[in-house]
Amino acid sequence: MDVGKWKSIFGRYEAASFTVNKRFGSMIKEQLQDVLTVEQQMTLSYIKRFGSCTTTELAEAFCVQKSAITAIVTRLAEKGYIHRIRDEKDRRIVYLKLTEEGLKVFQWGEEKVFEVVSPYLKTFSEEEIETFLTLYEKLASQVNEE
Amino acid sequence: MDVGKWKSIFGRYEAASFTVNKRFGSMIKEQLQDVLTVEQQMTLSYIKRFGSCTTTELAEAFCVQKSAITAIVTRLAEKGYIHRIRDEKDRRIVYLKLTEEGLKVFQWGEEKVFEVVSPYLKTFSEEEIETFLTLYEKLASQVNEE
DNA sequence: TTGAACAGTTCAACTCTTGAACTAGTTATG
DNA sequence: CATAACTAGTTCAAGAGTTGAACTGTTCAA
Repeated sequence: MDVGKWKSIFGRYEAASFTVNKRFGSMIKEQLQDVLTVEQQMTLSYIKRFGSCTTTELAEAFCVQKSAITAIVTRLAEKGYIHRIRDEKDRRIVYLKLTEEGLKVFQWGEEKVFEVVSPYLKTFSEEEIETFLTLYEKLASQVNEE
Repeated sequence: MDVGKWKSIFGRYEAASFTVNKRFGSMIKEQLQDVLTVEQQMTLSYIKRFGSCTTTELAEAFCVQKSAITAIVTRLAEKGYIHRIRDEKDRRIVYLKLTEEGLKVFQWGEEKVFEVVSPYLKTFSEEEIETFLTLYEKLASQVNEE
């Protein structure tokens, strides 16, 4: 494929991802109301998935500085959704865990996100969605190999 | 398909888009250095595509309030990348256009974004990329029908 | 034992965002 | 025609997210 062809493919990708990200982002934000921000919901989601995690892990997963995570976690802790637990053996490490309230709020938020996204996924056939996800996951795994 | 199946598909979509967005976002931000933010680059891109546009159009396309656009445009105008031109007939309307400098900076930024994204797109076969883009564009067009 | 490395936090500065209040201009209705 | 309703855009205060530098406290290896 020549350079012009790749530029055209890049342009199509850019346009599609712009639209999907902006629209979904805005609809999700609206659904989460003033309870959680999108970043806060993703933070709860990450902690939930791994049971517990550290600031450093979150910073790497979210591709931001650790101080950005500290800020988000502090706000979630103030709302009572996260516990900070120091490791007894290595006292530098702080484990982040969801509180019971945090788990409830996460599940509520996750349902809201599902309600936004799933109607659009459902417009695809089972075969289309499988093909799309397989390719999207391939892209994700390529991008993940830093 | 039952609810559990949809939840699983939703989870896969959520995970893939999280990874791709965070990783690409961070790499693009790094490439744009201190010259432009990602939002500023997207703003220049939108104006470039339509030749000129208004605050209201940008706000709709970006799914944000008009005041958010005013802030971004003000910063871009201060850097000399955008002109504000009042409509002679309806003097409420302000057209936003790229300056020569703005066009140059946009093209530089676009090339940087291309350099980040295209190596990953190139790991796919021509058929895969066509299939993926067709489905992604279908999703974008569904999401766009507000 | 001491110096390097690591985990996490604090802080100032910046961008982006909202929502309310505002200016200024246009349109529609009685 | 007058005026009320609407429209385009801006300003402002407040808050979230982000960076990068400086910091605390802890661990580990030479």
